[in-house]
Amino acid sequence: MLSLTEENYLKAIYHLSDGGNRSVLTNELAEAMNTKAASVTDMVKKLSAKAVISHEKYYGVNVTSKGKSEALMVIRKHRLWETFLVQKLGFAWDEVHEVAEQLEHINSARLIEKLDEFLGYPKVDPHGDPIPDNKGKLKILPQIAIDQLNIGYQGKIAAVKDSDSNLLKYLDKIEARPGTKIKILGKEDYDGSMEILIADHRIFISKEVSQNILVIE
Amino acid sequence: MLSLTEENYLKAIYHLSDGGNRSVLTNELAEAMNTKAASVTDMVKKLSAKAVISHEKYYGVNVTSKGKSEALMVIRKHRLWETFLVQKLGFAWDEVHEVAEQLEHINSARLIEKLDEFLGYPKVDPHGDPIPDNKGKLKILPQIAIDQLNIGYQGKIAAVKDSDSNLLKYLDKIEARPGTKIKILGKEDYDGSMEILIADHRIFISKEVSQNILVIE
DNA sequence: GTAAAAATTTAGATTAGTCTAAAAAAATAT
DNA sequence: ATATTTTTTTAGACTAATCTAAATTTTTAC
Ligand SMILES: [Mn+2]
Ligand SMILES: [Mn+2]
Ligand SMILES: [Mn+2]
Ligand SMILES: [Mn+2]
Repeated sequence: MLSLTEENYLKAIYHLSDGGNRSVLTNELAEAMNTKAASVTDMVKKLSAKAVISHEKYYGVNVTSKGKSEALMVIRKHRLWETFLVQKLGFAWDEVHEVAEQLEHINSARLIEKLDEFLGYPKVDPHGDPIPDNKGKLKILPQIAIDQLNIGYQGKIAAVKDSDSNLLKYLDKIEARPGTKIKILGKEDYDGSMEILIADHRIFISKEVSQNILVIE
Repeated sequence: MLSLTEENYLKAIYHLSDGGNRSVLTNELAEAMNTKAASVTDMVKKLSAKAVISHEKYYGVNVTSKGKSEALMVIRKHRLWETFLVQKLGFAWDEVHEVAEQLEHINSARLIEKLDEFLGYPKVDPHGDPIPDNKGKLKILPQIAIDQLNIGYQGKIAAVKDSDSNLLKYLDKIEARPGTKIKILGKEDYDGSMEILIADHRIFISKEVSQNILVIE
């Protein structure tokens, strides 16, 4: 049984480690959690004692398989709640993250199963991020940001990075949402900006924006 | 801004004081909160400092008007969430309390307004308890338990006491739900047990049960 | 291959919420 | 009107989560 704070640390470790693929250093975790390195060291000891991470002193932490599935449960709850807020309560997709940060810690297996059912077993959240199943399995979709692609590419938006609320507002304005058709019309070598065809209108976007729009493959 | 624990204490004080009509003693609060009197004294100091209660040493606490409206906001959230769980997620009415105890502490004015709208602005929760409005006003319905009434009374169930999950299961089985028609057919002086007509079938109930079924007036 | 710099851990404090044991105040019983 | 009992408060201690400052370890730079 993890405390709310421990769940937040574990989730951050899971994300920073790319789902358990690399170790996470004390300072990056401190930065991500908005705490000090000393606090991280303390918490790392607690999480190690609970066997959700392993810690090699001075060399960072790794999530264990137990930790991975506990992290995925929190992420499952987060994404199901975000889906609920957008689809049922009419929240905009840039308004859901803060609330989901709270709701993800509500402890009731029955609640999450019922919520999942109520939402029709969604596969992805409003930002296109995959929702782990009730066994803690996450289907990782091979995604690539469009700044990596060239003129002529066409496909459908799979997901957008959901880190920043202002970015999400902008993406919504230009209709860059999961499921929307997108085609790369031009690409400026100098600054990486792009001209794209999106939902049947042409617009220019900066490289910064193009790094946040993901397509399949 | 109150912490989760402070909200729980304040809500308990509000309920124990019958909505602010009498003072609450340290020991009853300790009993209700499953803590020790010493812990209550500490918390009472914090809540006094935040001006949601007033405390006269050795003579108990009273909720201030600020405290009353903060308590009502927590109760509003609790009852809206209970309504959501029953009406939208298909929970039984005896399964919602624990989860609502957690959900009532989610902090988002927008969430509660949207939830209220989504539920169609319900006036009462699944147990018939009134839901405070978004201004913190509670419409107190004049209710009376049927053990106080006599043979021949007929009316509709307004609410049931929601304290015990097993009681709720039993009430559900005999169809004693808010809105159901009820008539008192007989009453035994010896033990206070009753024969009632409920949803068109006759049953016998003990005095203990009759004290938990409320009608208007 | 040392010395300086950077990262990490430890030491010692602080705050919220809790406890037990002891002291103080109020209620009650003779 | 005292003495006893009950209730409440205070004193001192504990855990979780945090901090600052100091010590330690690793990394980097010459
Ligand atoms: Mn998301
Ligand atoms: Mn309840
Ligand atoms: Mn609560
Ligand atoms: Mn209720």
